[in-house]
Amino acid sequence: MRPETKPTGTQSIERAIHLMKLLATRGQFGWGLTDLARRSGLDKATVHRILACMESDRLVERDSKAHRYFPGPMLVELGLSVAGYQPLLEAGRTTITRLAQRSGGVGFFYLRSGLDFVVAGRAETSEHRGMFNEVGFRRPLIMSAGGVAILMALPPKQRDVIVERNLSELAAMRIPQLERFEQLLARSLQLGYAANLEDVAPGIHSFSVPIRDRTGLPLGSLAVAGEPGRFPAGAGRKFADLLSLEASALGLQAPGLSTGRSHAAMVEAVSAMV
Amino acid sequence: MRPETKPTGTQSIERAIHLMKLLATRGQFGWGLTDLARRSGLDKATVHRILACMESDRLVERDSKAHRYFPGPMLVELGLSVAGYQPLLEAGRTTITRLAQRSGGVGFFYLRSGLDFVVAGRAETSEHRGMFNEVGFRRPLIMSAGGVAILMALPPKQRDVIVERNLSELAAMRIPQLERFEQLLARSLQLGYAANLEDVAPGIHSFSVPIRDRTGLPLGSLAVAGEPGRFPAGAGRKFADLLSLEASALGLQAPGLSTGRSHAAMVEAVSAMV
DNA sequence: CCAACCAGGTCCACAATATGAAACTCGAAA
DNA sequence: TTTCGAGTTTCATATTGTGGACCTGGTTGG
Repeated sequence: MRPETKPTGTQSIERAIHLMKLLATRGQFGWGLTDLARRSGLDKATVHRILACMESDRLVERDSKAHRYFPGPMLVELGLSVAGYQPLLEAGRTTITRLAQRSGGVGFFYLRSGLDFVVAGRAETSEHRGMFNEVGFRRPLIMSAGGVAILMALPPKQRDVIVERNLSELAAMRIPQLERFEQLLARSLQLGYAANLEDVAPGIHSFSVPIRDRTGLPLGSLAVAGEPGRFPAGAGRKFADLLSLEASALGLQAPGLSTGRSHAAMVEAVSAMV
Repeated sequence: MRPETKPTGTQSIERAIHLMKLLATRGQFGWGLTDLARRSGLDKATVHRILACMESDRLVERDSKAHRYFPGPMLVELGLSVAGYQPLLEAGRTTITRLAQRSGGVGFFYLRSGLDFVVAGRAETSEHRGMFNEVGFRRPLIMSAGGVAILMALPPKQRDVIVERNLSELAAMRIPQLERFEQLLARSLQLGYAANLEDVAPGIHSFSVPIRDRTGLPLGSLAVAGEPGRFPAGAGRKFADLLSLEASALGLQAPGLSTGRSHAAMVEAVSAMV
């Protein structure tokens, strides 16, 4: 079909994963079949077949009345099995709750996920409108202060590659005014902390710093956001310092590659079920 | 190859999902390639190819030194997008922490996942050995008091089907002494609460009750476990009452099918990215 | 030290599987 | 009624996924 692509031997699985990631970008709001097909570049029939398969395993949920597809509960159940993440998530949420209270804005806890960030926690003291950044949402790193904070903590070379790929992805998605994101990044690099001054959405400022693991690499970020009145550009340094303090404490929670207890004891006990 | 099976058009995706679920059963302890191949009934080459694909998307992590495969962080990131589960998980964990303190044993919070249960939370006041029930572990429902509590809350007809399938799966896994699980179920049904009296592992008693959602169906269960001295059979009723109280409060947290805010407002804002 | 063994990983000819164009159904809007 | 757009099903086709055979490298024990 496409002569340019080299066969990997796992085309359909790659497609399934890609669809799953698309579904997750908008969690609770779901997708229609046609939208998914358009966005993924796949045929409607193919998308339908793959989703049906994943639905039977509860990886996908479907509102058959409204013809909408959602990420399914099996994802949560599988996620629980990933060693070391639960304490980090809990600690992150506690932290942003505190940050929201102290700052009077909305606190965000992001995780890095490849070229994207994922909202891992959101805490607010009162209802905030106009901030469509729900837990679980996934976006290219360059699209928010939280993502830019992560970019800033990466080796410059790697950062440039990611920025490039982020921008071309956004271009493919027909997102307008990509300059504002470059501006957000440039300003942040200069200041030493991520500062979004209405670059992402009108009427919203936010500040963010990376959470570094023991190796110094960013595993995520913390951010506070709110209206420019309460979060003026001039207060950025103050918020960044507050965030940094919390972030360095969180970095110690970073999960490594699964090394729970000694294997020997375990493998004996659990593998009892050959 | 297998003339008996009807082609579904998603063979490889089903296989990938099956492997993912296997990986999750033992989270932090991982699997070797050959073990996975044996357990899944697939060829080594096939397993290897599928795992490599999932690894590139961080659905699978691999310790290339020790030749072990683990569930990857992408699962957590995707799981965050499932609407409504985070509050439930948090509430469940809070609850079992309290239960562990009051009972002096280990508190468990289980979620139902099809024919299996998944450990969603574990709380203990001191180190307990011999309980290989880590967060994320997945097992057939009939294999623990927590699972049996869920079975008890299902319509009898459905329950029988699941028990049947659980037992045949365990038989295929060469688990010995399946009678003890049937005994666990029978005793529990009679008592009205799940009571594991060394049926699962020597030296361990546990009691459990289901968490019911608004429709009365079980979404999971709560359990306390410990040595027979502190958890004698005669105290079962007392613990069951304590658990029931907590379980009914938790049931109100049950997530429904994603209905966050009104679609209209959202689709406009988020779908800005066609 | 070498041989035997086992586990992980790679290759490639083959055909079963996944594909997508087209056709169909259903509801809502014109 | 017709039109449109969405979801769903079908089916001929060749691309993709398969698994047997073959490497590679580490460990055991003769």
